[in-house]
Amino acid sequence: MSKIIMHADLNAFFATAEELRHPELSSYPLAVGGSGPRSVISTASYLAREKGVHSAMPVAEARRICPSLILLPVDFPYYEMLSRSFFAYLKRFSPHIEEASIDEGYVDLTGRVKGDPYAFFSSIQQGLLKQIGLKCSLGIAPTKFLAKMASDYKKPLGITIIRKRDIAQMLYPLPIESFYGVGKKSAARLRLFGINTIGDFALALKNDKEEVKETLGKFFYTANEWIAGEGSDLIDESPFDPKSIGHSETFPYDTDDYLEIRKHLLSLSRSVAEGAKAKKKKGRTVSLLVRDTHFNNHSKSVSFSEPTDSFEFIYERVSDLFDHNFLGMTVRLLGVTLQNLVDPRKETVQMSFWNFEEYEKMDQTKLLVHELNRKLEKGNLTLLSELKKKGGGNES
DNA sequence: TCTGGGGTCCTAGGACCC
DNA sequence: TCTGGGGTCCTAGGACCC
Repeated sequence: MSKIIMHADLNAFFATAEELRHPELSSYPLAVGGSGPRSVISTASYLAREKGVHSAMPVAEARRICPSLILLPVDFPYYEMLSRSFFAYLKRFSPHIEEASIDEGYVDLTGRVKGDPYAFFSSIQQGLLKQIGLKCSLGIAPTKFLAKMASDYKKPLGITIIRKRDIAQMLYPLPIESFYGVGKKSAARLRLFGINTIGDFALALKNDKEEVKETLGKFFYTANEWIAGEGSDLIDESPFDPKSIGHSETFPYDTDDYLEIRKHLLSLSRSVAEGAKAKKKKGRTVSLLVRDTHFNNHSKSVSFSEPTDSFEFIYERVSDLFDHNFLGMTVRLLGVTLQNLVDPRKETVQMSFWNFEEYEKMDQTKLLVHELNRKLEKGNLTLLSELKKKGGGNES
């Protein structure tokens, strides 16, 4: 039996969030974004979109084409608070929810649609607007991919149902870049093969076109299932568990000033370490991203056996990486990321073999313990006796 | 007009181990 | 003497999404 998956997508979320607390501004074109010389628009209200303002557009250009634009700074904590209300609201209709991002989620409504479907979905949409003040587009379909495509079909305040038998009629005429997962680069390449619409794409997938397979890699097979209506309908209800924690910053002007660069590495490292501590994560890899004057990215990373959330350690690692690889370079952006994250609370499972507090005091032994832990994880339990021989091992 | 910042996932080569 | 193949980890880069 096919499921009923609903994709709910908040319309112009950040901009709407600002209009909610500044109702007097809602009759003006409004956008949320940075204020620096190199900032871009994060979200534009629909009034601003009518003037041509859109996401990722440089603020300078937005101001040029829409001089009356009201630009507000991004207030992430506020949007997160509203986002929590949004998901709490959705949970009233089903406990099976996947939070896909801050402003969109999948809901498994199988067996929960009461009465006339359109009236039912409309009441979900209207309830959100009346109770929280947020506008959303709803897409309803048997798979997550189709539901996502459906919610994109009409904005704002759209309600679109795509059944399997509607795929050709509804999706095939759409331009290739509206296919979720096909971005600018892939779209340009596909157009070279004469693939301009989702319909062209579907045909190429079905015919196993070799050049398309080469262009898309693994995604070829995923896309083939998606467009046939055989994509995943599984809701991932697990809470957000980050796989990396990073911060990056674009300089207002490109610089080769070493002290300036060091200062930024310091503050980025501090932010990353604080982020890791807040999320109770430690990482085994630190990476440095440098964007040069020509907008080319260069990354260098280093891994180590003991996970860290130490600001000093992260700062030393990225400083070394910079000194050894990019000394003298003029940079546009610097980024610091902690990856290979482990949850320190889970890390301590093996520690229960020993009295860990004792080891914390002894640096040398601490390193040994961690090295052994890593080996023990791989199943070589005989190492336990090795540790005892070297002394300091307390069974508990 | 000159292009943010937070992420995820994929690819591909090389090292290393068995 | 010449030469396997699988698995995992590390590293760099790139596409994509919100």
